Amino acid sequence: MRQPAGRSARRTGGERKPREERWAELIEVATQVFYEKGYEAASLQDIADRLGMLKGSLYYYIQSKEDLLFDVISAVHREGLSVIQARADTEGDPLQRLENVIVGHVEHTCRNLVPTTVFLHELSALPPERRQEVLGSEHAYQGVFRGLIELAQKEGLVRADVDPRLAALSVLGATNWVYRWFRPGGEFTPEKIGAQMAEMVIRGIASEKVLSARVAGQA
Amino acid sequence: MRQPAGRSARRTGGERKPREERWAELIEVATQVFYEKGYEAASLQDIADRLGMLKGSLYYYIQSKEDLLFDVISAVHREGLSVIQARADTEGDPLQRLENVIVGHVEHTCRNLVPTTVFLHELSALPPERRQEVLGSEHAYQGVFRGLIELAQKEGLVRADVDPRLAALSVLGATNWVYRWFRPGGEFTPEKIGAQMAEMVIRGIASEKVLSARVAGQA
DNA sequence: CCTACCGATCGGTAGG
DNA sequence: CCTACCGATCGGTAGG
Repeated sequence: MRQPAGRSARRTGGERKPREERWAELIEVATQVFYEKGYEAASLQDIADRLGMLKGSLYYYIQSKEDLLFDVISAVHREGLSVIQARADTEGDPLQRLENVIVGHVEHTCRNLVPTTVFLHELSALPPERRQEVLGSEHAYQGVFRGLIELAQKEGLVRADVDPRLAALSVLGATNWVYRWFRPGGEFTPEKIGAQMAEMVIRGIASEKVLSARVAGQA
Repeated sequence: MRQPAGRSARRTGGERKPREERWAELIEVATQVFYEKGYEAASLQDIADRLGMLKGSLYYYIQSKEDLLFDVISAVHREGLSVIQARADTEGDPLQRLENVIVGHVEHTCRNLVPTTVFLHELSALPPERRQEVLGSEHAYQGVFRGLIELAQKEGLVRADVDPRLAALSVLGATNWVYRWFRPGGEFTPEKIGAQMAEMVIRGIASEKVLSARVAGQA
């Protein structure tokens, strides 16, 4: 995040790692510890122990425990957002793109279960300003879903009585909730979950026009 | 929970309340404090202060901080479950009952936002055995949704390619997520949220048969 | 002055 | 319920 330029001094043990590598390890370990214990219950001692470092030495890398949480959360949010934005910008009608976004979001969640869990569960542990800094004042994530639904509605692909914001929040709920029950190697693969959720959602909001076209297309 | 018979010692202020009443106040205050700060970040000192009591005196009522969390969580879970079970057992076809359950669940969540938030957010702070004690080994909550979907599927009201467990988890996700964004007095009423979510879900999983009957019924 | 930490301890607070 | 505390550990910082 900030630390000084790595002007390597005399090395003592020979095992000293470059600061960028060590920083990456720190973030990885912090993510894991926050996942296992929750942010508040996790101690810097836990993290330092796993790194083979003394607790106080963490302050060479950070200024506060909160810095670690912020970093974990903003990284996974940034990645997830870029995944769904890329899929939202593909070709196809807005409903096809929404389907694509849902699948991508679910698969990203399943494949990044640990950091995603920290993001979704510990976001509330950040002070409001930093929380907003992560999410963006426009709620970028929610906006991608809502934007596609609004577009689809204007094109007559979504029923007129659907509220796009409420629909977006429903979709986000169903898909985000996956972090609470998905287990790798379990009954459901990320692909299966993504596909069924997308299907449910599209059918749930689609206009008659779209539905009859679907039936015709499948028959 | 267990505490000794109210052997009133010397009364100083003359304002001593009966222990049951005081217990209810304690649970209410604890719920609020856990809601505001999160369970781990909340201290017994916070709770004692709001009750006008010393921290150590809380141990006249409880044996551990965890007891308070367990009580808050199991109470709201029990109430919510009874709401949806009652609605699941009404008359009508399974799909109509599912709709009824969804509406009831959403409305209960919105009207009990504080304890529900503690339940959904802090369940993971309970040790596994007590967590299981609350949820039941059969996952009673999820089971109500899944059971109705399975029944509806057997009657041909739900598409054959829908996995009832995945569908139940999707519905629970969309509806539970409400605790993250619902604000009393905001744009959406509990009724509106419940109604639209139920509509989306039913259309999302219903068979062609049901959908064409719906269209005919509304026309 | 710097890097890369260490050993020790700060003021407070946790559950009990 | 209060008074008077405990063992330990919390996040964070000191000088070297």
